[in-house]
Amino acid sequence: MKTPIETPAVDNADPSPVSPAITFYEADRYLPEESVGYLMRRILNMVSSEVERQLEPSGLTNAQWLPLYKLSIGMASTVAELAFESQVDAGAMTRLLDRLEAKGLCQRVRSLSDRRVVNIELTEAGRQAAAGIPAVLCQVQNTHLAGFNAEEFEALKGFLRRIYNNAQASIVPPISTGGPHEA
Amino acid sequence: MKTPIETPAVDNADPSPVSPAITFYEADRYLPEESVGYLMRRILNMVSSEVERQLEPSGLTNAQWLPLYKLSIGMASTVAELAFESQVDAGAMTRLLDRLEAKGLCQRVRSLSDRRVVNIELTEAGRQAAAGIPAVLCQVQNTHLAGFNAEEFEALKGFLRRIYNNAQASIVPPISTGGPHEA
DNA sequence: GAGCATTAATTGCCTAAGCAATTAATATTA
DNA sequence: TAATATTAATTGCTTAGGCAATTAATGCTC
Repeated sequence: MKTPIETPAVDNADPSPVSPAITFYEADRYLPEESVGYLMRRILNMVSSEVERQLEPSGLTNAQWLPLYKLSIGMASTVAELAFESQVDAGAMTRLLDRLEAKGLCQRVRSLSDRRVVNIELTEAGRQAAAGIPAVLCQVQNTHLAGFNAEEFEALKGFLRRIYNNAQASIVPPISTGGPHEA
Repeated sequence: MKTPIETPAVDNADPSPVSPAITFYEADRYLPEESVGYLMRRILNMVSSEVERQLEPSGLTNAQWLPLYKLSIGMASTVAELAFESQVDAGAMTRLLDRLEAKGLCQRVRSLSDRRVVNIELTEAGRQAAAGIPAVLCQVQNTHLAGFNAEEFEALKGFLRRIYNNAQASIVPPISTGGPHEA
């Protein structure tokens, strides 16, 4: 059924920015549970729930520790910044902050210089909760990397960075500066 | 204020099942964006949204393609089996199936032999949608592995499997056969 | 400076996952 | 067989994310 025309408008048919020399997976003999993606998903699920379990005393969920941490190290202070840093929609961040505020971990303060902006400030409880985050992240990751030596660790990070770069390269930019067509 | 008693019931203080010889991450110099966990999360997000984008014509979301695929290859046919195979709560699966059924991709059929059980059957549209899944998964993963040679690919999978095994080893079994106490 | 565009945050509507309780059917056991 | 336990699926409640409007404030431009 495969016509010689291969996927019209999308970037599928691109001559590829990084030439996929080897075809690792083929549709007719594909087993998801053996794939890299499947493994990574399983790992992340287990890591996430372990982090959440260890953070439970501080009342932080898996979605909440990252913005709280970013606040604590001064990497973000507004809703938009937190949303960007946490790779999350601004609407989702608004509601997440509602919950953090309800727990007494932070509070909203309208900016005086630009009254559209809401600055988020940690409470004392928020600072204390945030202080415990790095230790948990380190402990969990070290545990999961048990048995790795330094070279293997570096090799793994190198592989992941290459995949990450491939992923970024294959993204179709949503707002292309060149195309005046899409409304 | 830290008493010499270090974390009473949890496994934090365990002498560790797999001896973490090297400490890769330390709390006082931890940068999340350089960590393995962060990289994996970013990668999975991008991979997932790319898969969802390519599956869009068939109307399948990122949460839906796995159960539909499992159905199509006969690896699961009941709600419980689908939930288990998809690593998801049974309640979540019930509602996910509501949505798949609403899209006309599957239908519920009460089992005659055991009337508690609901068998899920693919419709013709469901079969067609499922048929396209492996190709998308393969294409996306191959693209993200562009530039890898066979040895690197195997090394990566080996690393991931080791992390996966570490994760499983560090899980506290929820229903321990030894404890007759929790109701 | 008035009108228009942009920006920040919020809100509504959807999909989605976890947990706990509930209901119905089947198994077990006394 | 009658009482009890277990199992399968569902439903309510919560957290959570994406997308599209909406509102309010600020910038830009004529």
